[in-house]
Amino acid sequence: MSEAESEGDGAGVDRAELAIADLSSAITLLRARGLRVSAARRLVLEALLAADGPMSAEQIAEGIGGRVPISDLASVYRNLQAFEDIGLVHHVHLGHGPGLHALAVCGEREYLTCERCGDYHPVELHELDGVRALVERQFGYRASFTHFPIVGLCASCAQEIDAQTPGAPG
Amino acid sequence: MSEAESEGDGAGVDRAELAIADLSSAITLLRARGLRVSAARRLVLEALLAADGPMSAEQIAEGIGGRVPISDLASVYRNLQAFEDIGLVHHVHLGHGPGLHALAVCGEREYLTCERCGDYHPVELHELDGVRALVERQFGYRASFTHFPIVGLCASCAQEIDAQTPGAPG
DNA sequence: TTTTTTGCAAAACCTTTGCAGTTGG
DNA sequence: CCAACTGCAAAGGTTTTGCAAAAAA
Repeated sequence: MSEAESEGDGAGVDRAELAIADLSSAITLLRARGLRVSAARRLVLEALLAADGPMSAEQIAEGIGGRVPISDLASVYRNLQAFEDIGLVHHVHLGHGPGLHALAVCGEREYLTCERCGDYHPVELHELDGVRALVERQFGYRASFTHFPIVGLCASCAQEIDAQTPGAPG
Repeated sequence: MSEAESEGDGAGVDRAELAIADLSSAITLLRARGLRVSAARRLVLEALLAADGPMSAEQIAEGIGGRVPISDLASVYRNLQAFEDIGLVHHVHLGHGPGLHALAVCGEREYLTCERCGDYHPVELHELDGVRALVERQFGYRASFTHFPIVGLCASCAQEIDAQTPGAPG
């Protein structure tokens, strides 16, 4: 990946409403919304908490890093949906593969992806406030880049393409 | 849909390299690239030319407006892929449904979609140049909104939500 | 005990692929 | 004539759904 990965394990949270950065806070939220706390759900949450980026349902179901499969794929999908319904989780589409899921509120990111090298670059929400303001001023849309990323050429790929192309670069 | 649909049937084209706004130009391009001109391909092109927006492969295969099915779905997909390979067609993902295809070069658009009402709003490429410049200055990315749209709340949905919410609107 | 949640299996959905027959150049 | 293209059928990958058994409250 790229830079922009400075805070390690949730040390710099400032805008989170509830700061759901640990299992027990997430579980409290589940109970508050009338959802039961099953082993499968706990394991999904643990996987998301341990991950350093958004995960596919399959990655979650298989368990990261060679753990035993933690629950059935269908149940993972059902639980991710339930978690999205209460705002605990959200998902992003970074290309043509499966959707990728992450805990919301704490650690929510927006994304830029490179259509050439496939790399993606997560940024903090406020980093796109300028872009958001411009879009709103121009079109009246209140944009969010949490579900679909900003797709384009990253700096190094753009440079490589400019080097290959005889015409005008910028 | 919304506004921004001012030019009816290709009357205001100015930046197209080849102006592929009619069947014969498209067919000329096919021949130039060594592709054969079959009945199925002609019908796909006709459907795209007749459409007032990007179409799903299924819509193309079934024929718009109650026409008889114009060709097999698999062939439509194969042809759309072939057309993309030569730059005649491109596709956009406006949500969770199937990809939507449109003729490129003449009439290429970028999109803003509303995550609440599902409406989408096509804009001319140059209308997003300001946003593109800002993104490039800030992140070094050369962004394009032709494949994934800018997702957000459209003006009227944002207004409705502000009206319902007791807190600060914006 | 009652309702929710699970695992398994099957299906739905969008898209791609294999193959033998047809067609365009 | 030969290579490219077609329709059909089958499979691919991702996500959803039905249902009886299991588990949470």
